[in-house]
Amino acid sequence: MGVVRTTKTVRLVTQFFDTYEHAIGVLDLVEKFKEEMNRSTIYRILDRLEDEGKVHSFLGANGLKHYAKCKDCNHKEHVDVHPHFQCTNCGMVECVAYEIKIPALPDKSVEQAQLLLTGICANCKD
Amino acid sequence: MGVVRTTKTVRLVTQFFDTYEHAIGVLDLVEKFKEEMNRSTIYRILDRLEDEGKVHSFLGANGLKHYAKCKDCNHKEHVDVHPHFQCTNCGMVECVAYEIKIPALPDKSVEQAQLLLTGICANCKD
DNA sequence: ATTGTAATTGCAACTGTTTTGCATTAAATT
DNA sequence: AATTTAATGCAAAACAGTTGCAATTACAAT
Ligand SMILES: [Mn+2]
Ligand SMILES: [Mn+2]
Ligand SMILES: [Zn+2]
Ligand SMILES: [Zn+2]
Repeated sequence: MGVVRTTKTVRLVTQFFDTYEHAIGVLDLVEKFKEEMNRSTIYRILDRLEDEGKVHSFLGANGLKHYAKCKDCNHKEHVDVHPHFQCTNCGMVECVAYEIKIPALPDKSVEQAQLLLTGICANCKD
Repeated sequence: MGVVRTTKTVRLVTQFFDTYEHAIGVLDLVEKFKEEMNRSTIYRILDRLEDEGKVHSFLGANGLKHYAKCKDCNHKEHVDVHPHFQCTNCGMVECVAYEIKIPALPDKSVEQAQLLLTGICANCKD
């Protein structure tokens, strides 16, 4: 796999993330693109886009993988680490621009912190 | 289901949590008790103990459910909310006695915060 | 433009995890 | 001891994600 090919399906998923401002669960993506591509293709494309630093993933409250576009990441490193918010009413999931301060724990070296916030989103509050 | 029965299997799982100081993944529990009870029984007992406020659950880094005993919870509410730590080397998972400060987000009401810390545990550091 | 190549896809089968329906067992009440 | 019904075991189903392989297709070379 020396060259990387910009196939029709890769383009579709890329374009989706270009304009989508929230995060989306992998099953919703499978559903959304079920006419355009096979579900294994989606999983493979998401893996690839994540490797390339174009999207990042995290686990939602249900344990399902969610994806959102990255800001300044590349295939070397994901610098875009932040909490995520999930609305328990409408299911909306999004990235939160907020720096997680990793607490120091005695005798341990904490390398990563994953923070998932749940509650009611702006839309659902009214 | 008016009465609640203290069966042999419920007693076994309860006793396990009485003495186990860490958190444990559901599949490890299935494995550990595979001679004593059926898989579905474990899942049902864990649901029940969680309802009763005797154990609490959270998702590990792999998205799999983990369980640990509760301190001061009951069937009305789980007051025992805290971060968890998972060692990426040995897989050990434990509760972290540390108060999560829930960040206020504009236009949203954040009700819950789930924080998972990953890194190297005391045992694995030496 | 045509051809050669290998990266990518579709498909169907498979793996791993959790849930479910139902007949059977056994804990608690009488 | 008999009765009641909560809890269990089992096997099948549901669900999410992965894999092997043949067919397709992007794209570099000609
Ligand atoms: Mn994000
Ligand atoms: Mn805990
Ligand atoms: Zn909402
Ligand atoms: Zn360790």
